[in-house]
Amino acid sequence: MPPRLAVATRAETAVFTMVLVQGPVSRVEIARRSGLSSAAVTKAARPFIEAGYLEELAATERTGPGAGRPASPLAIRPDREFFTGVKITDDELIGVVTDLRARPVASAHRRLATTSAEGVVEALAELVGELLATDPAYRERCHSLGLAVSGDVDKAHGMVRYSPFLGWHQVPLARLAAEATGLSVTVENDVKSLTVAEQWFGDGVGASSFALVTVGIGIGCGLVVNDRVVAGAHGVAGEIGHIPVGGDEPVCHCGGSGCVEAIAGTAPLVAAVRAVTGDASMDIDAAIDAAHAGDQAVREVFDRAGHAIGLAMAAMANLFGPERIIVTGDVGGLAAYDLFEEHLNRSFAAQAFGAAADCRLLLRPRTFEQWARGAAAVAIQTLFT
Amino acid sequence: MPPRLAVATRAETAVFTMVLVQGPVSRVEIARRSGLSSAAVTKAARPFIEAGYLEELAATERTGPGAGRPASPLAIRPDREFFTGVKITDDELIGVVTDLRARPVASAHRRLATTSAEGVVEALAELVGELLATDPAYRERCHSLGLAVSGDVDKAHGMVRYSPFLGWHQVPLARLAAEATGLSVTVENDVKSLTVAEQWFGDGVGASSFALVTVGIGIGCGLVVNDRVVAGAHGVAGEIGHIPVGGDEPVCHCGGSGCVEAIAGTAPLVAAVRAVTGDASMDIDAAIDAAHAGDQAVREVFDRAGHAIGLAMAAMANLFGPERIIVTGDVGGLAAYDLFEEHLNRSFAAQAFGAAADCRLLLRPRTFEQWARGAAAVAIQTLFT
DNA sequence: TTCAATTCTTGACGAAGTTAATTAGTGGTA
DNA sequence: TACCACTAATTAACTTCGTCAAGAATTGAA
Repeated sequence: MPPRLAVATRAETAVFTMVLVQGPVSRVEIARRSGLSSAAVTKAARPFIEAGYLEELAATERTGPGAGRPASPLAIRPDREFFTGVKITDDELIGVVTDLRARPVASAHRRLATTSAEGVVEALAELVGELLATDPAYRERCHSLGLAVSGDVDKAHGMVRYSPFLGWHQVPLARLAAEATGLSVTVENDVKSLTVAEQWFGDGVGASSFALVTVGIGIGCGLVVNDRVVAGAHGVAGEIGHIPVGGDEPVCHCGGSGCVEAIAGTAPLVAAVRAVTGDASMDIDAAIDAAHAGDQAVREVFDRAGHAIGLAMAAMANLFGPERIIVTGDVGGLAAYDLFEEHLNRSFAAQAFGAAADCRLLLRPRTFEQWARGAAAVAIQTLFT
Repeated sequence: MPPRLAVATRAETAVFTMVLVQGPVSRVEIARRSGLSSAAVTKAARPFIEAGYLEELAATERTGPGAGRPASPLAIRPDREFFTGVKITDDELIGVVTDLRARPVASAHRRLATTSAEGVVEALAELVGELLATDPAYRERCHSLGLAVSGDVDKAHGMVRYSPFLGWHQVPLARLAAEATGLSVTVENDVKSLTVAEQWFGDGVGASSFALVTVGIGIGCGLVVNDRVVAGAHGVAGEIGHIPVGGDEPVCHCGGSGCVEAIAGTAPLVAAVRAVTGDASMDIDAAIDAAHAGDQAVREVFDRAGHAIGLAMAAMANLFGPERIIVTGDVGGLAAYDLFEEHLNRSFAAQAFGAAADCRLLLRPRTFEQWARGAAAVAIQTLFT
């Protein structure tokens, strides 16, 4: 096994990431798209081929109408290196091992008995050990661990500044996890991680600006503008859930009023359904079932939620003008999406200003594992930029 | 007069823009801030000094506690080159000549008899001629003209794609204006131009992300994220005026409902004042006077407007977490700002999520001339990046 | 006056990428 | 079949940009 490799020069970054993200591409095509000379592409690609990260495919497609030497496209060798990603919630760790393309090849869960930093790191080390034990290749060729945490994360210093769900303040998570696992660790906010996964390996590929909206317990949003994830000067960004689209009516836990999340978040949604049905035992699944069964009053609750989300997305699109918006939901939100869809689309279209309405809406169910995959994607992106 | 100069290398851009934007700086300081070696700074600065764009100041400040060779800071020579900027409205051209630091040194207006592209360009040429005739130095050392137009502008191609106020579609304004004036012309959206002026020469200096909110006939917004102005994939961005903060109530001319602009824009504001006073002859100035005179019903109209603007600004801050927000108003809006201020600040603080509320709000009155200055700033930025 | 401290300059060097020429591999055609 | 036109990839010489390390400049303090 030749030694590991990381990108060094600008050309290397451009060539490697282009092959990684845009699939097999010939050298000339890379040169065209990146603006580099084809000589530079040849030089930059060589070390990656020698180290086993890239390979030449046999020429497949016809070059053109006439003739010419056929291209031998460069392709990634996905199993050259593996990455571990873990999403940390307040009661569970969800972990995956992925290949270079961030495709999961192994996964495991672990319930948390405690949310103390020490306890979580200990469980994390066990989970990572278990994951890497799945296959000798993982242990041999996995050197990076990505962690996704909700809340305010300082990625550069690997610190969790503040995580309400975990009750953490200023936890040096990257250092702790590195000591416990022996891997190089990156820590990032969970929504941003998912956004990075879309940017490089999902539906954000090719867009220099897009937004990812997550519908679930809360309503979140990751933004990519000018090819970069928006971080927020004070650690806050993407809080689409607290756009006030409801007027003065529902007061939100954030202290504001009319927040989308206070209308379309899981808790307020369930509360509203309980109110209209008079059934205080209902949970989100029961609410969804009732709506699917045709209960008109319950449907109207979901309609209002879809309306609120659509308005917030329009507000966001009016501000940034993203090329695309990817809408994802976790377990509850996903099952309910068909209930939101109609009013969401309609309200978005009505409120989007002019050409902002041209922005494509993509519905993409994402499982919990995808959040862990996002963490791995951050580790990959960190290594190759 | 030595020949004109433009930046070529990365180091030249870094050095020149740092001196231009951050005021007099010593070479070591530039090296520290930019990450370049001090040798590179010396080399990059030389051609600018020789061409008369930069000069060495006598060492002024003490270097440190001990001793050492005193620094000779580099400073811009603002009158080495001049720039013309013109804001084009539907009934008037407002033009300025500025120095390298975008400070106006001459200004002139010209009313428009027509909004046809030919007519406007003709008037523009006359206005530019008049401005440059003010001083022989302007004609000799002004080679760039910046134009600011409201609407959808394709800066790269110098095209006005669509400007509702002017009724223009696909007007190749840069080419027309270049032919008519003999200057190199840049065309940019008016709000973005003002944003660029703040970014390099105003209250945005030093912030890698900030927002500029313009309160006036409409409510507009320019965004800078990661040191770059947000353009919008479909030409739409910064439409803060069409964030729906008012619930379903006021229908907006855009087709949406609850838009800030439908509450706090000049026209709806005047309409609301007329409704509460029963005086159909009132204009915006009369409304402001009535509020200042203590008319409670009128004050409440302004309160509601301030509330709406504050909510929209909070929504924007929640989404991208700017370091600062600069609030500006034109003639009407400026005079009315004290009427908005209290409710604007209060609603912003209430709705801003967590640390997003840490974002500084700066109130900055801006005259119409400042819009023209923005156009010049775009010309400057284009030349030196 | 000598030294320490700091800024700035200089010239050799090195890294990264370009240009231009060359080699490689294909289809069409005389 | 030999050759040609065409496109892809490689190679080698060269350019450019910036760094490094040494030294010159200029001050305050011992």
